[in-house]
Amino acid sequence: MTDELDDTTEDRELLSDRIRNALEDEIATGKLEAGAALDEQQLADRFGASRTPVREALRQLAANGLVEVRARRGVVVARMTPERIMDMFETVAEIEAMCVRLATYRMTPLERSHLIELHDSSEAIVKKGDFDAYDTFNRAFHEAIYHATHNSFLAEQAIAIHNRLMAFRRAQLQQEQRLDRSRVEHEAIMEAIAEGDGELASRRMRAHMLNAATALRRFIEANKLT
Amino acid sequence: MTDELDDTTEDRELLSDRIRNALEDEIATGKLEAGAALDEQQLADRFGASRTPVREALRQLAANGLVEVRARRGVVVARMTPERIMDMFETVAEIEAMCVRLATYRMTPLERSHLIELHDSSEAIVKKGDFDAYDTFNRAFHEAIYHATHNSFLAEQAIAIHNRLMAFRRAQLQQEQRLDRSRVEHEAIMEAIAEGDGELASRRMRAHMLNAATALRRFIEANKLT
DNA sequence: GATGACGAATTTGCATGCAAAGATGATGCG
DNA sequence: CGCATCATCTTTGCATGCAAATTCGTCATC
Repeated sequence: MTDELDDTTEDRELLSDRIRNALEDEIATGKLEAGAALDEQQLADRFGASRTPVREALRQLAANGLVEVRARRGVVVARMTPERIMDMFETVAEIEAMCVRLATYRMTPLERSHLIELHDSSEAIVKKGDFDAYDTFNRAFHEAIYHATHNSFLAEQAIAIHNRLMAFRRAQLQQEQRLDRSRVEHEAIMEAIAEGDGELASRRMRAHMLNAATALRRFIEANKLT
Repeated sequence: MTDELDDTTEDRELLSDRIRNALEDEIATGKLEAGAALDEQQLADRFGASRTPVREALRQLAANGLVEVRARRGVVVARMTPERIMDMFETVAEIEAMCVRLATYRMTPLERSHLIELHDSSEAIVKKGDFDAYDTFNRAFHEAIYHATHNSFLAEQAIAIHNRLMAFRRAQLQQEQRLDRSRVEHEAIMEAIAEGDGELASRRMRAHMLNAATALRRFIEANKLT
């Protein structure tokens, strides 16, 4: 079936952007797995478009590091070595730590109460063991912190990198217990924020992220997936 | 004159990549100033190509935030507000601080001696007051630190963000005295690295970068350039 | 003189076409 | 049976063409 994009909506958005978003999503969620070849004509057919907007979308994804263009030899979903994934996790951990430190010192009372509310809402999700809901919450939680840095450039960078790791995060979160531990770690971070101790919040955030990375590494080694 | 790209070289590289690199460079060095409209046909003529590779290049630049595509209304060089530039500087300062902390703990003796050598070489440059040479040195100095983190993903991110600020950094470095002060600050960072005190190196690096930002702000306010 | 409407001229977004590079696979040779 | 070679097929990279959207200039109106 062609034209799988929702073409009932006003097509104000550029076709190349819609294709980019769709591919971004499929890569992030793992629907398109690492190393998969992305044939231009095939994608064009699938989206009911010509190769031109598909190519533009692929170039944009390449600029963001989600796919790899091998000149004249096609485009593949960026293949990540375990080392690279760990490097990315460490980078995210450091950036998140940086963000929460800045956020602790700069957030407004309104932002603080919003974050508390968000955190409180996660209790029910953990109880239900709803992985998808927790994933959504987790994203909102971290983005709330990014924005509380009151540095929009930093927030954008953090979101971009966070997104690139999303595929792996989801796999990792499905591990048993991890949901529960994640919430406990969030709790500790919240306490540090409440006390206004940015350095402590920062260290706890780094530990939180590195715990997630460790959980993921175990998952990778157990399942032998890259 | 058309075809200003060097077409004597093997054209192994994609045309769209060559155009992207050329534009990237012109934006970074300020040759193309913020807000300038980028006409596709005009660029195509200038590079002796058709609009297709130009469009692909522009899309890639957009994905990196260097230009802004306004759907159906053309592409302009990303216009930066003074706030945004300061946000970028703060982000770079924090990332550099992070890098130097990690690098202090992880660099090999070889990397350390390379960095020392590099730093020593800057003395003569400062004495001559050679801004361009200092700019080149400065870039090498910071990149050496990025790589010494032994985290290639982080290094790539740092370089990418660093590059986006280059245009402004150059303007800032041309202020009197700044060259000298920059070297003194590097000296202090080197000392902390030599002592193996990553936290201290980190704080000094952050201060170093924020000093540069402050110098730039004064420059912007004095010259009313955005 | 400012403002708004309308038509021409650009300019963008996308489709299509074509040449060249790379992948594929059959054939011949060791 | 393995491997190199060559012809064929596929896919990419870029040019060109066309329709739709936007901008610009002109004119009429207030």
